[in-house]
Amino acid sequence: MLSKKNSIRKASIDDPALTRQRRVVLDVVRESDDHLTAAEVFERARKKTPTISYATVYNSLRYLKEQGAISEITFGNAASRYDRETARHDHAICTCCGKLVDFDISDTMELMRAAARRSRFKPEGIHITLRGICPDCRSE
Amino acid sequence: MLSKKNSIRKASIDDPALTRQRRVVLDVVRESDDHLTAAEVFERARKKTPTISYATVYNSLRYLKEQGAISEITFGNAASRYDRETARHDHAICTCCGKLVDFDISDTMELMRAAARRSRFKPEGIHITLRGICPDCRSE
DNA sequence: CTTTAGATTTAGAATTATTCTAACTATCGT
DNA sequence: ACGATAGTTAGAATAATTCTAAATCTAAAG
Repeated sequence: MLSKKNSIRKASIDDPALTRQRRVVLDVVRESDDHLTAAEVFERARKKTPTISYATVYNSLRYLKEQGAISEITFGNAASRYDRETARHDHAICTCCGKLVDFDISDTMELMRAAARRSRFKPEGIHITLRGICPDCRSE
Repeated sequence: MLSKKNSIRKASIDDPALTRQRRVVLDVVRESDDHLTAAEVFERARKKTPTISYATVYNSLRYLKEQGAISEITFGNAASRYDRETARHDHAICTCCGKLVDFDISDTMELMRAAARRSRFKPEGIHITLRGICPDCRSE
């Protein structure tokens, strides 16, 4: 288990490259239950560090993603969203309201092998996207 | 089986809404083996109809997608690509060169049900994305 | 054959998301 | 403290896509 606070994979809390700005961006992503856009991260980061710039938010998000501390979700032509969950997982998107939720299909090894066989790619990762109607939209 | 030429799902060849420009855009997408961007479709459509505008290409692509005559693939933050294949299928993307290829996992019903169960969505469709190294990049 | 209404196309402006640039600042090792 | 390196800033630039308003086409009605 990771310690609850401040553990990120490669850049540890002691890594000098984890600057104040990057730390703030990381905290913002971690503090949110859902998947924020860069614009939302910028807004919230500004509350903590009013001088932070948009470019730094983007740079930090890229840096943190490369370090494996956060992950990026792109969907359709919409703005990227950033996710504190870095373990492999899947996404469902509501065709009615656009809501994006995480779920996890366990045991994707066989599926990945099947996909690799059919595409002739050397497999590195697999991701499942479900489109459908979310519970909220269904009950309206 | 669909007849080989000119069958699109809702807008048939006799549909007055399938204008000359839309027909040209449809032909361009159909004539390509791979997945063209809007810019590439525009370039090729211009060869057939030099006065066609960028906006019309986008409008036509949207229209044809809504009619179910073509499909749109979005991947990462890259430009959308358009695909003549409209049946359910999956995509593999090369993490080395970016190449995008189609493949098909048959029998996705059980997977879709499992995804629906875990996400609590009413399922409508499922899509699998494999990331990996394509045969060309592997042999270099 | 005109008129009209509605839909489509056009060219270019506008918008949105993201990246780039160049100057400035902070930090680290010596 | 000094210079090197890396990071931050503000704003410009870029890329993809959509919007706008005027012009054009089409089909139907008179």
